[in-house]
Amino acid sequence: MPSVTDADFERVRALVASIPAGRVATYGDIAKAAGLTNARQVGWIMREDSADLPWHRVIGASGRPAAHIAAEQLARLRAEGVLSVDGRVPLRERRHTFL
DNA sequence: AGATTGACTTGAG
DNA sequence: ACTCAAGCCAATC
Repeated sequence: MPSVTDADFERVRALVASIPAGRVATYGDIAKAAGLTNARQVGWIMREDSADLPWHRVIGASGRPAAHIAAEQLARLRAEGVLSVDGRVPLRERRHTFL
């Protein structure tokens, strides 16, 4: 039954909400933690509901946010204490694993 | 039902 | 390190 249900939706939201300030997670990690098969579904969910979530803590595997929101994310992350170098976040230090 | 699109990822050149 | 292509899966036309 690989389709995105309300449960998946909520699960992703919970995971994103659980990312502590000053940390970031990749779409792939969230997908894996949420039990989704691929990262694109996470991206899709985020696009649908980006309102009440810290979506700025979610970035691509390249350590770089999606192009449309890049400026916003970098600004917000910088405000949270994440030092973005040359428009990208040092995943090696900032990547949050969901234990 | 088939084609297109996309807040992704990985690997090759 | 950067760009390009293909793989991926679900939603939307």
